[in-house]
Amino acid sequence: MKPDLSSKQLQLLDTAELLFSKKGFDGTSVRDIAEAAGINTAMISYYFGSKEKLMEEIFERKSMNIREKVDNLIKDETMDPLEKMYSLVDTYIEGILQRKRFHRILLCEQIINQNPHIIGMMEKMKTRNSECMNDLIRLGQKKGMFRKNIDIPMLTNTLVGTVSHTLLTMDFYKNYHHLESMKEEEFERLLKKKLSVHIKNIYKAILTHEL
Amino acid sequence: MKPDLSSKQLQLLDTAELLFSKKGFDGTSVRDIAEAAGINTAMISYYFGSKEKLMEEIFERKSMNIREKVDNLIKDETMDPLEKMYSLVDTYIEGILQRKRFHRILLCEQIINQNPHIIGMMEKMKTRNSECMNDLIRLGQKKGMFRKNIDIPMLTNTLVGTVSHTLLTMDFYKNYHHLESMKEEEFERLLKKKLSVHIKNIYKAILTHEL
DNA sequence: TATAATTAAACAAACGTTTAATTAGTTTTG
DNA sequence: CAAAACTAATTAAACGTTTGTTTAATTATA
Repeated sequence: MKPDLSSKQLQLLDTAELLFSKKGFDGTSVRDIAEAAGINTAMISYYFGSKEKLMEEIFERKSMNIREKVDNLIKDETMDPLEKMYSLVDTYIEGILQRKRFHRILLCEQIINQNPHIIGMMEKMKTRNSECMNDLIRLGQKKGMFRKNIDIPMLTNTLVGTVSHTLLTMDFYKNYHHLESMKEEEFERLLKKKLSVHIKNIYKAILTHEL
Repeated sequence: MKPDLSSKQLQLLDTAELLFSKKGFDGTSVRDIAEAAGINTAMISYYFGSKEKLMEEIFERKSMNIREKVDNLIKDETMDPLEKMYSLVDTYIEGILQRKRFHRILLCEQIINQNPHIIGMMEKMKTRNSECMNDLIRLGQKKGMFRKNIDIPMLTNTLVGTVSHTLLTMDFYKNYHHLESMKEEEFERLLKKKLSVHIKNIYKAILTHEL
């Protein structure tokens, strides 16, 4: 386990995350970060070694791991498979919207990042997500509650893609539907609810209905 | 109408698109582009005015417009509303996969771009997509074939998001399912087919089924 | 008094763009 | 038709900034 970070280090990480999510990694200079954080530029190299490693630290700290959650769901005997899937959907939505800034960074870096360490972390995340979805759906199929012919990767893409694209276009959505006056917190609750209902509908239909 | 571009200009645009889609706008230097295109660096400013305007030109040329297609679909009296929606879904999938590199750029720029001209083009695209989806679904509702309570923005997000996320993770998918030996062309056909079937299933369920 | 934190300054490299000179291509003119 | 004049294309070099990182000196903490 790494030693805890000082408040200045956390401040730098947080500021960097904010700026990366707005202007991208290459569009943000270490001077931008340091100035916004009110900390001397040299401290970034001093604390993290380099701008690259600062980014890696953000990934280490903000990457989502749903494995444990899914393991508990699988064990749970009070919920049926569809309820378990609903719970995963909500966990995922909640997790992404709680990490809005990081997830925006992730979306960009999936395309442009060349850092092997970060690529490795992203691959791991995708593999884990795929396996979790597999495990939960196989369970429902074994219990006879889910259909047999399910394209699990595509269904996963629909969950991740729908949430990601909602995150990506939420400002547009707000303006387009004239919700500028709505408080940020309330607007986010609205989106979460809409995502939750919508994706659960899809999952129920694809997993259990005759098509 | 703008005058046609010379072959060198087209060569620069194409090379720039390729590099932007791999390393991002800020991660690609004009020297990178010029070298990869085998053209002198100064020609970029000479032809396009600036790196920014080169990007704008890419957007002008590669942005997708489905408005005309949807207008024709609405007029068409040989298809029922669901068939029309199926046609739109396939058009969209085809359009994105035909513009893979540009769409990857678009995904990044939605997050990090600050250029008002490009922001304007992206807003326009989103507005048009929203309206097209609206028109087509309202038509189906008027004809009594689609359910009344449909969250159209979310359903749009599912189409765009699923296709985008499939595009974003297609390399991972290929490795994860050990399809490395499959030819690029064949692999793409496979993805297109899977996307088409999957999203049409979702649309049919959400638009026409009782939930 | 030793170790850690912080600073302003300096570093070389890379950035987008401009310049001024040269080459290529076209048009005008005797 | 050929020479001259003119415009467009192309080049290498230079421009002034900005980049990430390092240095060496200073301040704070233990």
